[in-house]
Amino acid sequence: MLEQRIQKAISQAFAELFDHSLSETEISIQPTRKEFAGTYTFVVFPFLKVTKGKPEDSGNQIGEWLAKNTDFIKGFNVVKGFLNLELTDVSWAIVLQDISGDESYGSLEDNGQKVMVEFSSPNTNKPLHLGHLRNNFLGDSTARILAANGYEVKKVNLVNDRGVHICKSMLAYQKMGNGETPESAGMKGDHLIGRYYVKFDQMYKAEINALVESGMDPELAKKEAPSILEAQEMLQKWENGDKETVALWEKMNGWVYQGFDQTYETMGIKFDTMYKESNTYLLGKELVEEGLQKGVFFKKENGSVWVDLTEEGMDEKLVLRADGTAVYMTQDMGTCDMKHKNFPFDKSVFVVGNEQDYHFKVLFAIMKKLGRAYADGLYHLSYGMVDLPSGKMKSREGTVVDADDLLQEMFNTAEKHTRELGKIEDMDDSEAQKLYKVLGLGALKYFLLKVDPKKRMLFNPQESIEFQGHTGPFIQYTHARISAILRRGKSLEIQTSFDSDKVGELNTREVDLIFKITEYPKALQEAAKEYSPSIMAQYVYDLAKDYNGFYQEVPIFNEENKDKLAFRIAISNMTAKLIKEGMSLLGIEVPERM
RNA sequence: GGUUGCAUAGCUCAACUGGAUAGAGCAGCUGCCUUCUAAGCAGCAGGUUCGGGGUUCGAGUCCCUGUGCAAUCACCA
Repeated sequence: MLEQRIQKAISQAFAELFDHSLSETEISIQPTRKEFAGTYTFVVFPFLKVTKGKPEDSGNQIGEWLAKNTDFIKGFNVVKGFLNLELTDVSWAIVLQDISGDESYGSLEDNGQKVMVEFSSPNTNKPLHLGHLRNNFLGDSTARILAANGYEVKKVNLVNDRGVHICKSMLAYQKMGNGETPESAGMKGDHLIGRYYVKFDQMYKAEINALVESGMDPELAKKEAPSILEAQEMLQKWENGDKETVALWEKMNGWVYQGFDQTYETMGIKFDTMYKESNTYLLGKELVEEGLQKGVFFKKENGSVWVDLTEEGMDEKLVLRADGTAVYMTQDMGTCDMKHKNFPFDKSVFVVGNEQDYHFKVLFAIMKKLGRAYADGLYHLSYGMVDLPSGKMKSREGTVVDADDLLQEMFNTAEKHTRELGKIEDMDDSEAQKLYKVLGLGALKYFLLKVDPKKRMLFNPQESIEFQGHTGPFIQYTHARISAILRRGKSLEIQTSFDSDKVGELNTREVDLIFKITEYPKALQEAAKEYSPSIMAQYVYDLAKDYNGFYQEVPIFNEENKDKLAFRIAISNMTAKLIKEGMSLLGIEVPERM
């Protein structure tokens, strides 16, 4: 748009002034710092070899050429080697007009590529906690951002529903459950099972202590405690299809799924496909065979199978145990193939914490060695841990922040703030309840998504329930505010189209806002390229901030010029649309009133 | 110990990928609601970008080095 036109013009300027051809992509244009006049800045330093002049002189030369030979440059100034360009008011009005007329502004056309996004991936032995929330929100938002960039997206959840850790809670329930059910306990199924997982741990710890006191080595005690042996035995039974064990497993997992479904529903998160590890854990053994045949893997004396990745700068890694059973890596290799078979993706994203960086590095290297063409499209969206002010979350020390509790707290806080402000007293109850959810969830999602995924972050409970400043509700508020303007504009039957030649001189707030609006597609593409919802989060905040500045300084309905009035309504309308769209990419709804 | 990542205002985070005097929010202080929603706006104050070298017109950003923190290095997942 404007930026491309400037690049093109500068390229022409170089051709005419310096007899030098510059491709438009070489010419980088950046936003002008706000202490200088102008919107776009061209840095001339890199081209002094070509211009053969001083930075100031070259800048002036180019500026003068642009002012003379284009119709959209109002003025320019050169500070050191920075050429700051001011565009005419009319060109801004035309830009807004074009964008407003473009129904699909902001979303990109189908690019014909498929991408799979795997996230959430909970264990069925405890409820979701704060760490899962960051994972879920990131995965969901990334999927939405990729879809808006033209990908066909499939969201999948690979549930870890089997293994020794699952048997632990089963065992504890078998011993101490007394037929308790979620109904009888008045508790969500996932929380009930989580309780038995804790009970197992207590029992296990007590046994270890007893063994150590009777003189056993602590390390040995951990392996010899009766309950861990029983759990392992139970896993054997499960793998052999023992009816009673499988029935118990199905019953308890069923409860957990019901609990999870409720939490996902509350969070507004859906999946296209649910994979269960109980169906995938045997996958990958054929790949081990394939790897041996291709000479990618090798067998050690005891029969275990390994891959040598020293050439890739990594170690040797086990891919199959000596007893022929699968390890995590075996399974993940198989899952890659299965996913690609089910949905022939160009990219496959794994939203998994950064403690598994090495695992995925190895996995991707193996898939490449096995000659999988899709291996280059595998991407580990590695995110940092969420810390509490008290330090790391530890389930054993009870410092874990439970997802359901936190969500409920957010809803309560939203209700409290809203009641205090007393702006929606005429709203009916179900509508009000809906609003509290939208605000509470918006605050929480925004809080977790505004930080660069790669970085570890601190979750401060006091700050998370703050609804002012750089928060979701601030942005939601801006949307509600604009909605009020648009409602009034509609009731006054203000015309919606304007003549760009007649809007006259613009306020800098208006220029800033339109400029920001033109930056939306860039933010959207950047967010997809970096797999980073935080880029979108930051953009929407900046947009809302700019609108509030405009709102404060420019009274909309006091305007007598009909075209300018329509122009301001159009700015408002466009801003609201992009706030709504941008927030929806974060999985956050925006209200019409609040 | 090896590997990987991180270190920016009192606190939580940005900084368009090497550009100008490093920006926001929170916390603190000042103003602004008889005119479109004050969950807002405007202003003040707050910085040796962990230390030390280097690369160049220019470094928070790239390279080397030291320090501190985290993750990982299982025939666990």
